[in-house]
Amino acid sequence: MYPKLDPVLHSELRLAVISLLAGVESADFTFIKKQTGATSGNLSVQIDKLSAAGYIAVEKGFKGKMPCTTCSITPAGLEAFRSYVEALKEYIST
Amino acid sequence: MYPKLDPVLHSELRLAVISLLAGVESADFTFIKKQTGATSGNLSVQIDKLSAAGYIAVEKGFKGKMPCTTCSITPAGLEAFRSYVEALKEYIST
DNA sequence: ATATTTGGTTTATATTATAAACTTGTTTAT
DNA sequence: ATAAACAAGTTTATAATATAAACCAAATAT
Repeated sequence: MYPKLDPVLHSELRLAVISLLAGVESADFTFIKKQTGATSGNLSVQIDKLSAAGYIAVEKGFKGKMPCTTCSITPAGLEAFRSYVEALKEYIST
Repeated sequence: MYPKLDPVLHSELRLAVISLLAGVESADFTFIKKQTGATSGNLSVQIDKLSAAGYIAVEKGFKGKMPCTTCSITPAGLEAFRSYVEALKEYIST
């Protein structure tokens, strides 16, 4: 039967963000924006949601004098990503 | 980079329906409902959308005297499903 | 004959995604 | 030094989606 897909991850942009963060130690806002092609507004919102779910950690600092938001995946986020992928396989394995 | 995910298929229920239909010649409403665990209302709406996208064919007839809605995947639907899966792999392959 | 069930559809509501507008501060040009 | 343009986001508003609740018509069971 079809398992439930974690709604936090079943979103194109949030999935892209988690997928990206799963492969690196950390990435900052502008880098994620560039990689995903998202608009700032959308990215800001989706980062908040991932953060609220405890899937990513967000740190606000400065790079030089410019503000810089750095994100990294948490253990919970990694685990959620893994099980999302497992669940998804049930759907896409014909 | 992250390819665009077909929004018609990037929906838990629609994906389940397409996935199911991809594996059988046809299936009727009640069977799909049972397999997916969806409510009638939700399933009705999502079947409409898949049908409007040309991804499934819907035939309304009777089984005995009872109305019976039968669905089957179209070639376009199969193709869309395939490319959705391919696109998805870009996201979930760490 | 009336109540219940089947097989749905329609309508309403809650959630989500997206875009547009705004904020704060920094460079760069004048 | 001041103004214009830019960077890095956030907030707010709007559009799209998903879901659930209510409804309906016909068939079956009591």
